Amino acid sequence: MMDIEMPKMHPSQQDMDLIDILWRQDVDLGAGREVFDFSYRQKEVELRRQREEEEEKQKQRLREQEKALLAQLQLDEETGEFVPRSAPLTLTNTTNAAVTQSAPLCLDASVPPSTDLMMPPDIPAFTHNPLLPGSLDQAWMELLSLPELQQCLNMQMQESLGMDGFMKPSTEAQDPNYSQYLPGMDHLSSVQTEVCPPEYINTYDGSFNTMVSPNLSQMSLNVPEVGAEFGPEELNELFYPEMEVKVNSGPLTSDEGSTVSQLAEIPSDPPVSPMDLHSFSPGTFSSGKPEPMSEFPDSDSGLSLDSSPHTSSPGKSLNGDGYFGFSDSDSEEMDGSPGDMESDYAEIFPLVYLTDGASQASLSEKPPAEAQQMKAKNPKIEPAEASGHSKPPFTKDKQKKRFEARLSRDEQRAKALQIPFTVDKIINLPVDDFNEMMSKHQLNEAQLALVRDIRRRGKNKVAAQNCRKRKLENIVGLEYELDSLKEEKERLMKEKSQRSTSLREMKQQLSTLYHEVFGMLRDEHGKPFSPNEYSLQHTSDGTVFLVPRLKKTLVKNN
DNA sequence: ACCACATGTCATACA
DNA sequence: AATGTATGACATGTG
Repeated sequence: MMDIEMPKMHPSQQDMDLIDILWRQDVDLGAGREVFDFSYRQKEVELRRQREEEEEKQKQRLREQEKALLAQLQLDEETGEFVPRSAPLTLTNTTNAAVTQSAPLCLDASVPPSTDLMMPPDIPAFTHNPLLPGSLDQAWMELLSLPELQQCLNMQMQESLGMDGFMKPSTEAQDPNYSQYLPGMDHLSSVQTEVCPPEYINTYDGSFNTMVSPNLSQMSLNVPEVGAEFGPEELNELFYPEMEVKVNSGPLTSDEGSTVSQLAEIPSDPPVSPMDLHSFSPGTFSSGKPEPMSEFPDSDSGLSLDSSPHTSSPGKSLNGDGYFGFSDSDSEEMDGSPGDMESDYAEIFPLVYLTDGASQASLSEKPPAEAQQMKAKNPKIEPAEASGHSKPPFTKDKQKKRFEARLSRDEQRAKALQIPFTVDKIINLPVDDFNEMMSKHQLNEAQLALVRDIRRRGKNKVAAQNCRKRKLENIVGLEYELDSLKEEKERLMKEKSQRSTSLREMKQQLSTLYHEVFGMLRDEHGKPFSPNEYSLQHTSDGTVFLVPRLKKTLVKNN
């Protein structure tokens, strides 16, 4: 990969590196760039707003005190020199005005209205990186707000997309960068993808001078000051670190050497062959130095590897010396042919995975199991990690270890015992196909036992996952049922209360009616009946009788 | 260091 | 009997 010389080490460089590290960690953890950009952008915008507000106030103060200097600087701007604005003092009156106008817009849409075509909403994180010097950022905003520059950059981008032959020679060196940017726009709208990000980001590119200077000279602007603040590599890795894999942008005449060239030749399907991955992984497999793998899982019943899991015979070793150590039952299995395993490992696995459609030529040059796993398990993530652009040495080991950790124990065991099948096939093939596959290879006892164990464990693993899934679903269902029952109980309690109230009211009405009726009754002498001696009784057919209480008891007794 | 959680694995019962 | 599935229990890795 071409070393891009950074014109000067700006104080923000460390911050940029830190951002890069953090971003990579997120990517390792599976976080998408969109997620990262979004959350990070939120903070950036806020910080940016505060920074610009403070800076604006400071400029207002200093402008009064430094008129002479401001006038001088204004002259500089008129001569076409874009003075590095390391301090707000360097801003001219017109610049201040421009900043004053553009700042609120930038906080929101990130660009002045005239730059809408260039800067999608997704990009402001870059523009308003709080870690960048505020004055520099403002200068950048001013540049972008110039229609001439926008036009220039648009033409540049169009040319890079093959829509225009203009400026063809000067952009050839730029194409590799485009090839990194464009595929990463998958998450953006097509319009954004076509129009916005490439030129926007490439404005920072170190080769910006070469490309844009002719047009910039017409504008009397000295852009390199801006581009110098951002190394293209940092920008690439910060915002589009994984797009090399997705690129298939045609022939590239890159100055960055074989890495980019190989990338350009990667067929779109499959996106990355094992060989490509191998080639693009900086020092991943062919470093020739021992690769301690302390985190290698030491299964209770499986094998435990020593510090060199990626081993073959010493003569063919891809990772130096080392061998597979085994514990428990697998150690016995390995006793059968440890030497063979090491000596034949590099030869067998290409053959092994050739049966799965992998390229013999590709696989013959690298640990095919890893390549197979990369293709099978992480078709999207791994290529990015294997990219030649994922350069920072401090992240290499971590990425490598994480990648290695992605090989399951059984996959590593299968690799160790040179099982000529993929773990996926061992586990998922139907019994008949599985037996047929097994019959086509002569496996020793250890290999047969391992294959059986892999199949058993693999199926049980799926069963366990399903079991847990069902368990969770049951829990959710029970919780739902519990809520439903609570609601039902609540409803019934309300209904009970209502009926109780209704019953009480009916009893009250009945009592009133009883006394009313009883009070209207008179005996043959016209006297009312005593409630103590008589009571009203009614039958089921609605007939009402006046019953003497004594007589009633007698009737009851009868 | 401790904890909670997720996941892999084993043992066992059962289909 | 062989194979697959379900599940409790345990181990391990990770945040």
